[in-house]
Amino acid sequence: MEHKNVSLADQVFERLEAEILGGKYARGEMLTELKLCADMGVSRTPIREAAHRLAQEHLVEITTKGISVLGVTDKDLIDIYDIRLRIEGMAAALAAKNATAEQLAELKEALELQEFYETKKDAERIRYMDSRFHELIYRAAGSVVLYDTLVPLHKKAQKYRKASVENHSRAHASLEEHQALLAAVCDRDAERAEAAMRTHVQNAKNHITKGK
Amino acid sequence: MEHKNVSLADQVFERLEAEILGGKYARGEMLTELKLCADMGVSRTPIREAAHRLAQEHLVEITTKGISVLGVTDKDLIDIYDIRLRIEGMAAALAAKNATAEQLAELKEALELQEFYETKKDAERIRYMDSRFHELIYRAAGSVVLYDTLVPLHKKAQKYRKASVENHSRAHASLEEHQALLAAVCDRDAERAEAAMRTHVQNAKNHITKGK
DNA sequence: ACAGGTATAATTGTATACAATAATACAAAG
DNA sequence: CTTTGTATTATTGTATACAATTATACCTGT
Repeated sequence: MEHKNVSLADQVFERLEAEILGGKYARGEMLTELKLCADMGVSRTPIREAAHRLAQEHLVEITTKGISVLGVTDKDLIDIYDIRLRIEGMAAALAAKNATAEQLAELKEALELQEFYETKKDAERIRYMDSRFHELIYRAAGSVVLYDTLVPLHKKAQKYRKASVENHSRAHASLEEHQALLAAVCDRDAERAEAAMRTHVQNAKNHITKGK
Repeated sequence: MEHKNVSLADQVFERLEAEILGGKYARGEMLTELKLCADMGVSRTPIREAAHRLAQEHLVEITTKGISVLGVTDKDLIDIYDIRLRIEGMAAALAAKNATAEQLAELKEALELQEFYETKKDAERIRYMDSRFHELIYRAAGSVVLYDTLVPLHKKAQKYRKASVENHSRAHASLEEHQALLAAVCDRDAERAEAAMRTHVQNAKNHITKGK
């Protein structure tokens, strides 16, 4: 998002991760290192590194036959929201306590852009700013462990969130929930921030898991 | 714990991870791939793979100067317990709902062994059975996402838990808490299981973070 | 037609050679 | 003595060669 991942291995990792989370490959689809080499124009070394890092996140499985795509299932999605429901409020509360002035400014900017793109109905950028807002909260909380716990969960819900932001009424409600959350964080009101985040995640879950 | 990690890269990963979590290297200590090659008698390829996987878990940081050890700080430990306090009860509740007969049997066996080693005051084996018990709960919950979330947190608390099991009274209390938890799981009582787990994690946190 | 076995091919695992970059030491100039 | 520039060294990043294992295809015998 804002890191300087320069190595080919990092680039391959990010691209493959995005493709898998974006649904480019079906669950069970079999890739091979050589195929990915050809696709991406690099040697096996960076491909291997990326594949093994994805395997560690359980996004793929590496067997003697190749790289089997796992991706995120509907059940995974429900579990992800149940877990986020329990710990994302902690991130909000900590952010209210620990966010620096600079981090508050970044949050405000992300939120204003989200509002802007919402009026433009630009779903892809809405989704991006939504992700950015949540990642900024995770970071403002000031806990590496919590950050490392939440980021993978949030990333894995990406594909499904896309459908959500394309629904205008949900996108608007989500924006208002973010605004309420940020207001609490700016007021340094940890309890209110936690409650606002819980409400937000619960609503997102209700909307996304509808019919699943 | 029970997987078949056969590749050199997997072996190096597990060994390095255990060494870092066990406190063999100080935070900030700088390793290099070549040094690790010499230590472990393998080429750079498996070392690199292991190092990058550890970097993804934020246990090390890879720079142009080498592999910098990060490990787990006291603050990390507190955060870990705060997070576990929120989601480990979910694992217990799901285990009560979903555990198979075989998984219940494994849990019983792990608990009996923990009891046995506790009478023998064998701290290292007590710690191992304690870890095993928790991992079995995570697995019995039947959620890959929850498992992947909890296992890293649990592993990172290892070094500190060692001191805890060497305290006889805490080790005994911990055993009784495990027994209460397993009883609830066997009764398929999700609420009681969740409450028992929360109590257990809270007590462990109180004991471990004393003075931190 | 089917079963079994053998050779071939495909795939990942490992080691090493090479490239690029950055840190370090050292020397020279002011 | 300090600073600056340069050469050297140390380190990681990348590509490729080689090994080992396993899946696949094919062929042969019954």
